[in-house]
Amino acid sequence: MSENNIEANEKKSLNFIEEIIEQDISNNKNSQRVHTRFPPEPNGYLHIGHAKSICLNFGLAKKYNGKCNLRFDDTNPVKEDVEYVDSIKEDIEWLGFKWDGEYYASDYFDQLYLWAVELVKKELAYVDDSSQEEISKNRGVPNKPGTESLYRNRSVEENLRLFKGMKNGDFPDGSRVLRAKIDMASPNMHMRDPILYRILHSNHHRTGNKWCIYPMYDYAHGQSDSIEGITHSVCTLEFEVHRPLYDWFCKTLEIHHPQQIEFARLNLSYTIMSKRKLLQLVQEKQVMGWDDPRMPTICGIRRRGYTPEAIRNFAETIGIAKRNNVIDLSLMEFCVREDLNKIANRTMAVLNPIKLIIDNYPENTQEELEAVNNPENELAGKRKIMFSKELWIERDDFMEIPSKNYFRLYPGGEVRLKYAYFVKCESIIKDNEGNIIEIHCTYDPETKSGSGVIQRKVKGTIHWISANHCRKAEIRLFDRLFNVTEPDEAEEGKTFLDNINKESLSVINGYIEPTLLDDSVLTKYQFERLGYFCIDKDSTAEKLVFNRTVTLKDSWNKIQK
RNA sequence: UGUCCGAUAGUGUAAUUGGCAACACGACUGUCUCUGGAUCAGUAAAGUCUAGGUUCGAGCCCUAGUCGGACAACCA
Repeated sequence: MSENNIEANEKKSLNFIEEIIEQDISNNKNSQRVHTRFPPEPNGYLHIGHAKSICLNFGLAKKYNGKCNLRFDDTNPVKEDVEYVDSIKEDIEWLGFKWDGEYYASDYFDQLYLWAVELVKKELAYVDDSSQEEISKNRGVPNKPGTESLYRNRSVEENLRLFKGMKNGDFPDGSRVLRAKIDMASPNMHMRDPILYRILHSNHHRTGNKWCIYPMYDYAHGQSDSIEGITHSVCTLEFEVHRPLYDWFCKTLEIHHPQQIEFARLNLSYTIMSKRKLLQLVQEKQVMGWDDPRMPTICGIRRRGYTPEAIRNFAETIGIAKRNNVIDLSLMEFCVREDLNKIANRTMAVLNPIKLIIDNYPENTQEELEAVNNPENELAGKRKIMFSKELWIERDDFMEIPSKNYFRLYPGGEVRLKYAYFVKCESIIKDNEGNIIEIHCTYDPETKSGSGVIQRKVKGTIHWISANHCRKAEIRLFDRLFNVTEPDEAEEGKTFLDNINKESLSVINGYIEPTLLDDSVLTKYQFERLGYFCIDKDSTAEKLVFNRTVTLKDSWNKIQK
């Protein structure tokens, strides 16, 4: 490939934000510096949607040899907590990113206050005594101008005195606000004298009781970016309408002016992504916690067995654009499968057992067979598994009356037992109610795995567990991330809780290879044909608990039946 | 009857900035004497929301529509 082609290919993969950045670099803007930031509010745990933003912001910094800050947007103390700060840091690190500076919007409260005083002095801000209802009403509607507040033209001196009073705690919550004086007739609602400060007598998780007035997002965000020398302030599409205000503050205060760039947030099919709703699930104990494997939180997905690598690949795959979209969950599952295929050891397990007896296999005999741990990685080595007369197989792998394209076991049919022999089904035994309780087979000793060429073929291979050499395990099966039929369309009288799939967790008693016991918590396995599992952190030697990490299409439904 | 943003195979993202519409997932077909829900190979599938215009040439530029999203918290 010629150099030109390589160049062309690289250029091809640029997303629109990278294009902006490269243009800025070639124009020598910001002295060719690239500095981004990830600015979560510490009011909940990070979810897969944040992962997209994290990968973007940290990824841009890395790509252009720049920096990326972690800044907590902690301007609303009533919703925030240090618990969230800690979890956010843990999740970002787990995803594999390091921030260059750790900052808090609350670090800038003093500076923000001084700037507010400056705006008052410039007659660009005023204290408004109106009630919340009045302010809201006077703001008007998008296609009609609002009406100006009675307090809009107070003197600078009175404004300074009242704003100082607000800061000193002279007034109760909600009695007054500081507003910017911009344009009550602006077609952009955010420019109709936005609120800068509100009174909140509330303890802040970092500044304690120092402040009783707190800046609003719009007033704090751009200036925080500016203070940190951010060059490209990347955020989601809903902030697009806020950009004129972002620009207004930087321009009016004559400070470093970062460029706000918006992109479409991640929507995943069947997945609840609203922080508010996730919080509700946790508070109402619909889930075991923020890290419940059914949650779309980063820690939940982690516990489900996803790897950071897989999530980063997913973020890369879905791309960055301004168009609203819904990504299919199967794409994310593809990404884990791709990664886990390379690193997860294979093992055998039977979730829904049925007894298989080999009539022509000698009693009281056992045999050691060799199984590969990972066909995609020789270094993973091999393990010994025991074979004997009585086995457990998957109920699903036997059909009394086989359907057309059924290649597994049925009366008179022959399959390979993985790593072992061909077995042919000779008869079945049923209980009084007609349920199959035993499958009787004969095996062909000539067909031992790895023994070489064989005259005849079988179409199916099934997994199995030796009944006398296995361990019973309680297996928790989790369906996909919390399934929602209509993500945001709760019908009248219903909340989203009525629409979530509450059957997505079930406990099954299955059988597993004893080798699993040797491994530590949170090790990942691919169970033959059953998908990927992750030994949960709640496991003990007596009670193994598995989180299913990937549902291979509808295998879940089959197992359930 | 407001402002801003968007529209490209089923889904998502590209298209060297005006030059042969491509990539991934999915679907389908085939391959494989050790999972036939795996792997590997291959195939189909959009002429770019609509109508005009500029141009040798338009997914890209212009005009007017259509559809979709965001915005009226003392949340972020």
